[in-house]
Amino acid sequence: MQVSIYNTMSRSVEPFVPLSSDTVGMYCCGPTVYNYAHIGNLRTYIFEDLLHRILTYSGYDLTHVMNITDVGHLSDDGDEGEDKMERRSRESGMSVYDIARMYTQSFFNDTGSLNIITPDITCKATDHIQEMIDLIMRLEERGHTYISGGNVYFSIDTFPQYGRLARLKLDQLSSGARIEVDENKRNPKDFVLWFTKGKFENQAMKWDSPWGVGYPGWHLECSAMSMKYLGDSFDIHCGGIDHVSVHHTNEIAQSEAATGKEWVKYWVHGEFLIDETGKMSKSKGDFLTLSLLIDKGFDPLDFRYFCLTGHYRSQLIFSWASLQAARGGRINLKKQIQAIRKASDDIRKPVASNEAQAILDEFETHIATDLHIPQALAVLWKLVKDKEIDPAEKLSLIENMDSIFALDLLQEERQEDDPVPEEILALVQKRTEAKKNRDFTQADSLRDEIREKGYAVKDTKDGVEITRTV
RNA sequence: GGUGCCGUACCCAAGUGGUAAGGGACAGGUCUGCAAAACCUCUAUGCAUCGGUUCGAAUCCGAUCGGCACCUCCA
Repeated sequence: MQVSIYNTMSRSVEPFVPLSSDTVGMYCCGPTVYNYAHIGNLRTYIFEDLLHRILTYSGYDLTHVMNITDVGHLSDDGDEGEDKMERRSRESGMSVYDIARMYTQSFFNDTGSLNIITPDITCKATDHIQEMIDLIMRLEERGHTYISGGNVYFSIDTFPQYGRLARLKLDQLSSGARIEVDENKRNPKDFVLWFTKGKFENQAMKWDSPWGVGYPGWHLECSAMSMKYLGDSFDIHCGGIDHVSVHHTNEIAQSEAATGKEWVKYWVHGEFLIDETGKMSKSKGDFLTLSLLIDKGFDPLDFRYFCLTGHYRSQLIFSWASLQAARGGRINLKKQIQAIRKASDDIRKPVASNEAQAILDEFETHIATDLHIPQALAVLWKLVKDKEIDPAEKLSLIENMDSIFALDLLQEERQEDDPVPEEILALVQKRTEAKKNRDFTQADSLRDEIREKGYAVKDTKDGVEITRTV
């Protein structure tokens, strides 16, 4: 199975050819743990999970690395603002380390319930300060840095290819159009590698360094940690589309300036999930979390299914109605699959028929071609509805496909554990009596009464079925 | 101001030169005392608008209108 993927560097879909024949290294920008992840963040991790699964499915020995940013994020004003972790700490009264621990835990709860495979290596920025300092020293030796106003800066004028990924036209950028330019910078696009400015006297996170006590610049951690775990050059670097112009641009500059080698072969970026008002942003205040979806009665996999219906390089518009539609689709899909299990006595047979093989080929072509998941999902529906293929063969195909979709397609849907209250049972009993006496007016009014109390009654061959509606 | 992306049915959405995937919703049918469930069937001569290229355009080119993103921290 030949995988192809869109490379932001070339702005085209390229055949995936690993640097080394037997292993693939993939680094994904992880969460900043000063707050809950919103569902826009989670869309990106779902996309990366799909890529992870497709590479594994294709037989590659994958090493997937993700960072946890628990330090050094500035809230605004370029390199001037307050650290987000610090602010959160001040607001909540918790220590910065407790904040990080709490939101890291919450992040993995979310990704776990979305069936996102935890990366092989997850690494915290605060555990890799020494690696970052070492990287700055390498840059210093090669003449890419300067010290000004107490901070160590990277000088982009020493790196002629600066901005290649984002195709920046440096002379036409209006730096400072929206923010104040840091007067310590020689070039407005220079960025901080190490802060020592005693701006925040009570800064909780600070470390000793050859340039004084301080803390690292934001971009540094990804360069230092990815190279530690994956080497000076590796295959894939993922992240959100917003990282192209600043974060990844700066990462490339400092990494390649330090090693003199090409750092990453394939740059893969996921588009945003937006709502009617546009981009989701934590800084807007209120934002949508997975817990909120769950509180509203959705299954986390409803959201995963929703993400699967759009291509990762297109913006996806979130609304409650769309999520409801995804929920309906996912539940119907599972119902159909349950029927297939029944029809085959839950026995699986390997793909043998031409029809089944054709479906499998179609599926693999779609997933291998720049993550065409929506088409792959359509193939699954085609399989489920097919009238020719042996149900036992279908089951093994579904199981195979679910290794990518990860929608728990072969598991029973969770049942409500709450017992039906006595009051409802009594009403249902009364209705059954009324029906027996062919008093349908009475039976129907009882059904209405039960519905008003939040339960639906269904008459089936095997008796009455009661389900909760609220 | 600079740069890029997008506009497909009631909603979400795939499709990037060969005659519009898929899901949800809606409607009709079978079944049922009636419902529900299940099953079956149906829903864009049309892809923002206008013009152009082509045997052929949702797909390529140009213009216009509308939306979004990036150039600040951000998935």
